[in-house]
Amino acid sequence: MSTSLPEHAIDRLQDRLERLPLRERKKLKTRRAIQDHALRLFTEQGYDETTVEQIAEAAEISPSTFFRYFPTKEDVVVTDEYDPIMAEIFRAQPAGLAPIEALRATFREILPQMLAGDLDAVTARMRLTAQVPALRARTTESLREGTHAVLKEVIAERTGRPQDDLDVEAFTWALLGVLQAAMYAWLDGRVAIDDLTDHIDHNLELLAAGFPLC
Amino acid sequence: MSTSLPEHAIDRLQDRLERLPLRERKKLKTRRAIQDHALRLFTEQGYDETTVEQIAEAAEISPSTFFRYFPTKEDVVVTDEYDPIMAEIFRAQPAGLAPIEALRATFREILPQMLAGDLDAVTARMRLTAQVPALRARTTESLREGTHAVLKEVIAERTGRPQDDLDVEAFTWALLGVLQAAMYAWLDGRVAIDDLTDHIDHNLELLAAGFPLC
DNA sequence: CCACCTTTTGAGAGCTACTCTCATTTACGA
DNA sequence: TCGTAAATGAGAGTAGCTCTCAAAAGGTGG
Repeated sequence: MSTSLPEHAIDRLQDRLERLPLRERKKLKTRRAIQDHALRLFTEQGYDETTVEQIAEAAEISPSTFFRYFPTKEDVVVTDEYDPIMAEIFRAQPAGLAPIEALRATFREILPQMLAGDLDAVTARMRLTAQVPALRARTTESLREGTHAVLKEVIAERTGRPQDDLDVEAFTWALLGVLQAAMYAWLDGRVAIDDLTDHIDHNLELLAAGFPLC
Repeated sequence: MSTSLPEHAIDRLQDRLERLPLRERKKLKTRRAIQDHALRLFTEQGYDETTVEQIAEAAEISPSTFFRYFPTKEDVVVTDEYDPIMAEIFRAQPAGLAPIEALRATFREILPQMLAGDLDAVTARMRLTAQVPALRARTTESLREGTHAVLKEVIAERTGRPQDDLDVEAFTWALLGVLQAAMYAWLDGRVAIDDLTDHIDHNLELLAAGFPLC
């Protein structure tokens, strides 16, 4: 059961959703309503110009309830459910693969899934993240929280070094760096979404080669 | 006057400070007072637990004045004046040097200066930055706009590539990564202050070699 | 030394993100 | 159908941050 590749992890989530108890279904519905109305309002009139009160009114809930679903206003844009999926896909890669190769394969698998879900919402979130500094900073931080630990663990495993090895850590930080470079190039519109996987591939190759730029 | 090495760029700033008109001197004095009292209070009782009002009271100014000197509470910790100095020192390196070698030389020059200035303040700022998520996120964002922009510029110069070259950007992000790795290793006590320069050197070497960890 | 102009400051009102408490309502299980 | 646990709403309160306006302090020409 754990050796099969997670071909459509997102679809599985969707299926599971339907046979949930009423209470849980309502919660998910409310959560989605908040997120949809928030993204619409942010896009229409700007992030800073939209108050939580407005979002609450549009989603027909109270401001109190808003903060029960999203601890901060930023979380409405930043939160995504792809981190555990990515971790799962990463761990499912063949043990023989070098860390960088495993990373490449992971991104080749997960990117199409992300975009197949809800392209409009993904695009809106991307635009906002690129434009609003606070959101950009938070996204970076959450990328780091979600990815850095996994990278450290897997790379320590594959190199046979301890997890707090300083060289491993330097490597994972550099990895995170080139991934962020790719993300920003995408957010700024300098890399098309269709080329993102190739661009990540290219950056990882550069890293492995010690950046021969001259 | 521009070809001589900036042996003690910080000292020059200090000299310049003394023959400033009274108004400017007072401003700098107020600024420093705010920062000193803020860092002390943050260290004593925590960042979130310290209000701007408390800082203002300790520095004997009004809360209004606080926000005239620092646009946000976070800026008291995040703001530094080292980016232009770093750029200057980097540019003064021999043109024949490879980018990584130039960087290593730059850090060998600038680190002693940074630490000679006010070790306690620097350490307090680093600690807070490492511990408080909001500050970490903001520091990353300010690194992106400050240090990263400078690195991009000077490395584009040395490699003869355009500034928005994607490969240059991947490189600078990886550079920032290994520098942050060194910073966190220092903050965690895994690298002594006297070894910091050597550790940065080592990380940069690893980066240049493509991280041969196996 | 005085008068004039500019810059800096303080006081206070106001907005909004966010927290906490408590009473009310709503889904679930027996 | 009733009792329990969870979800919600209302409201008060805190703190970061903005804006305005009048008072104070620094700099300058006579």
